[in-house]
Amino acid sequence: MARAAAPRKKVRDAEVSRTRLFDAAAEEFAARGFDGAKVDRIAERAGVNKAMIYYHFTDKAALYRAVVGDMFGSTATAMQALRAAGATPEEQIAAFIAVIAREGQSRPHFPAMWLRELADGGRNLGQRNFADIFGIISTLDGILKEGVAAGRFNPMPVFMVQMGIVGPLFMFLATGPMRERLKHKLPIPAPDVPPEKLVQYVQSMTIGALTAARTGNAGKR
Amino acid sequence: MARAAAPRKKVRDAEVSRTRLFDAAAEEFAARGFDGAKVDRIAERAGVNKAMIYYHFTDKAALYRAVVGDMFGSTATAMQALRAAGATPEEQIAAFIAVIAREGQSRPHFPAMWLRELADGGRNLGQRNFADIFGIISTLDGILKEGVAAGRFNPMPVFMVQMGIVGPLFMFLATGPMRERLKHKLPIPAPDVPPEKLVQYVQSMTIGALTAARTGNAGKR
DNA sequence: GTCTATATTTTGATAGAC
DNA sequence: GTCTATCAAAATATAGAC
Repeated sequence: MARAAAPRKKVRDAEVSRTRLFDAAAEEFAARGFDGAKVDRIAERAGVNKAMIYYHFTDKAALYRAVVGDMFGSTATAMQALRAAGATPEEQIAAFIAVIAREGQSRPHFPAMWLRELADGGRNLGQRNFADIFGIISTLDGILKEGVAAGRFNPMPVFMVQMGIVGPLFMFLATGPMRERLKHKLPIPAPDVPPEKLVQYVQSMTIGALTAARTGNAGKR
Repeated sequence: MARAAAPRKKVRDAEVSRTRLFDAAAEEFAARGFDGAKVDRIAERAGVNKAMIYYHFTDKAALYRAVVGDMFGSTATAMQALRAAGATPEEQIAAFIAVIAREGQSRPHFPAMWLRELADGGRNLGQRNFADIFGIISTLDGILKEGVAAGRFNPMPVFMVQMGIVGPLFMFLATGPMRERLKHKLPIPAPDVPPEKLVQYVQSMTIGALTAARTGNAGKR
């Protein structure tokens, strides 16, 4: 599979250029948002000529969609293996949270881009993206319903629970660089938080709220 | 205090123009972000001539800072009245959450702008803003320490707890318009969530995680 | 596939009349 | 204080050579 020997000059391999552009774009979009991201800067970060963006991806918007599509597609796919039979609702919720966290960590641009996309009201999302997102929400919805049916969870609106999971997870992950940068000038010590600890906290929060004794209903079950 | 009678032509009153610009800017910045916001659109929304932006506020960046400063300043101020003596740590946490939620609701642009600012790594924030933010975090830190000292809370990193509060609250509030827009094309019903219910959920989540039985420590106290 | 040079559009900002 | 007209600086996108 070796390429023609002695590649002259700047023959680099399209695959490499495309990947480098994609990665650079993900970073840039995450750090600056769609409008703040500059095509020139993406090319520079990638070490690839600017014109290549238009060659490999139609334009800036298409490049953005490629990055977003990858994020949601990957997460939606990861969700499919989740509803394993035999797991308790609590275990399923914990697994759901772990998957989201894992996706957010494996794609460092994911958290920040998602914060922005939410603030944007999903203006840049396409049908496909919404389908993926709905798939994720539906997975959570199924788990919640199962928990309620089993008498273990309080009934709660899915979106609220979803925001209760993604909010802490992605806000914390997205602000990692910022906290690092501000570490020295803080009024209070900010210990490093290992990812597992964050995940545990969110699991504990979520399950705690879902199983808390209902007001006026305490100690019922 | 009445103004000179019969104001001719477009004499409108500087105060009014300034306020209209401020409000329009807040909306625009929240919906599009700093780079996505266009000066022309702000002026148009405000129904005020574009040049007035530069007359009343130095430039786009200063206008942005004015809006951001107002958000954090107001919240930081509201926090000061919080550490009332006699309240249990749980009650104080609940009050802290209620204040954040109230601020986020009274300024509809706050949640989205804050999501963006976090994704930006605080690039647009000034000393003053950081001071306000640190003040808020310190308030929370004090409550947590008090709870730990009283043997009621598990020790947890402030920032993690803070993100666990602001994340769900602001993500849910910021996506209100989006959820409303998508309501009809959802695969699952999305019931309206009254603000109090959201606040209760976040309170329950947070206190649940802070008071959960420690791993390997269950049932201790 | 890659690069240079350039066209085009958008947009933040200001001068100057009223 | 307000408005019109306009400038200058980005920034996206493409033509065309190699």
